[in-house]
Amino acid sequence: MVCRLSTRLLNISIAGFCKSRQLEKAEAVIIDGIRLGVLPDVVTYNTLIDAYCRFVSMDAAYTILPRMREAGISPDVITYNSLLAGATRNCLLSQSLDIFEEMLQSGIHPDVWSYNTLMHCFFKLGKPDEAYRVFRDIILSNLSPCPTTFNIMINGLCRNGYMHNALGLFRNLQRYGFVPKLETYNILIDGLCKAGRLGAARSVLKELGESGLKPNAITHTTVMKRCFKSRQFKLGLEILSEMKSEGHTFDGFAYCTAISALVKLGKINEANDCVVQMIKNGIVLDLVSYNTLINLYCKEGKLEAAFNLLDEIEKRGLECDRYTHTIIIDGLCKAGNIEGAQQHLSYMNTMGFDSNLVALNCMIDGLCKAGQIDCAMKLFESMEIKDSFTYTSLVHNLCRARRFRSASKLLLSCLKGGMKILKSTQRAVLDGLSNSGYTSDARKLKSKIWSARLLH
DNA sequence: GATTGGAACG
Repeated sequence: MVCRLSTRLLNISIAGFCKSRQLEKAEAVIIDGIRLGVLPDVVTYNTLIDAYCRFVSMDAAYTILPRMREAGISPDVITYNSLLAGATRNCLLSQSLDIFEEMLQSGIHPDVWSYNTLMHCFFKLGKPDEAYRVFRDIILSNLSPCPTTFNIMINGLCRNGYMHNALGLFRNLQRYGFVPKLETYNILIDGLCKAGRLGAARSVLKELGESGLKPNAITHTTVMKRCFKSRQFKLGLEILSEMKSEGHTFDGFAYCTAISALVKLGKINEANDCVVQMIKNGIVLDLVSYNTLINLYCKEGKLEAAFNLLDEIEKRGLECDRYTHTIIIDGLCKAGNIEGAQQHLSYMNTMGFDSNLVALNCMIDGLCKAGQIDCAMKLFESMEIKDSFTYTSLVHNLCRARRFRSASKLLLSCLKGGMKILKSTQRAVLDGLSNSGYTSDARKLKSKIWSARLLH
């Protein structure tokens, strides 16, 4: 009895250190415990596995398994659920499916948490049908679905373009007496916002208020972002000041939403004020926050400050992602440092981001603006995937360089690929051809544009 | 002892 009680205390202490990311201290507590004769149990190891998944890596989490076995403790359903959640959270989705398979083969029965996570994994993989099959299995089996099951389902439907079904499920559930929590409302509001249905989002927001729940920072951030996106800047700024005056928790998400919106509005001073407040409020910067700040510094031409933050990212043990690289490449291009941008591009490629379409588009645009259209064309030809930004940038700049026949060729392959291109850019190609004497080419292009439109 | 919701690039 004494020993079991001590193990419980040991686990509480370990959970505390794990929660605050102090894994070395958690490990030290285990060693001290063993020295005093207090042995870790399955809870101890599960807590550790969860923390390693969250804060270190999946590989680190896997190293706990042999340690457990050495101590004579078998993994249980929670062990597997933690690994499953870790892999899914880190988007290692095929690994998630393997873990689920391994769980079945070890004779451990998955519970509703396992199925919830599996469902989430299928949604992340863009396989809503498979996710729905899991959902149906949960309903039809003896496992009873929990509120999280419904939240994951509604969120997954929203993210996979099934807004209508998400809303339908929500209404059906309400009919059966399901009382939505704030999370559910936030999921729906975000889905509606991302689908561009600001009006519907507002009425769900109203429903939220009427249900007696109070919107939180997540709700406000979601709506604020949508306002900025649909160019309702005044309303967005109002929500921002409302959040401040009503004393809502202003967290990293809210600050980053506001800062990047202000940068896009060209309100650089206000954006910097926000940065000062964010730092003052003790927000610990994560990669997204660094990217947001680097973008701000690039937009105001403070490349040195941007590169200082790049160093800080490394010092903190974080890794730059495709956003960081794109922001830097675009920043260097806009500052007229094409050589630097090209250097960073090859560095990005060595880091495994060689199919970063947005960064390549920035580079193409930068090369064109610097008058190196042939370089841009070469890069274009080496690209496996192109989108309408790639084409628009090149066609536009080919026109400016009066190379209308090349522009015409690219314009056509763009439209044939089913991609849109600005009407004004199309006009520039047609006018350019006619005005420089290629009247029949212009006519042919015009009819080809028509037929391409008919086909798509 | 654990699963779900909001932020960043052209």
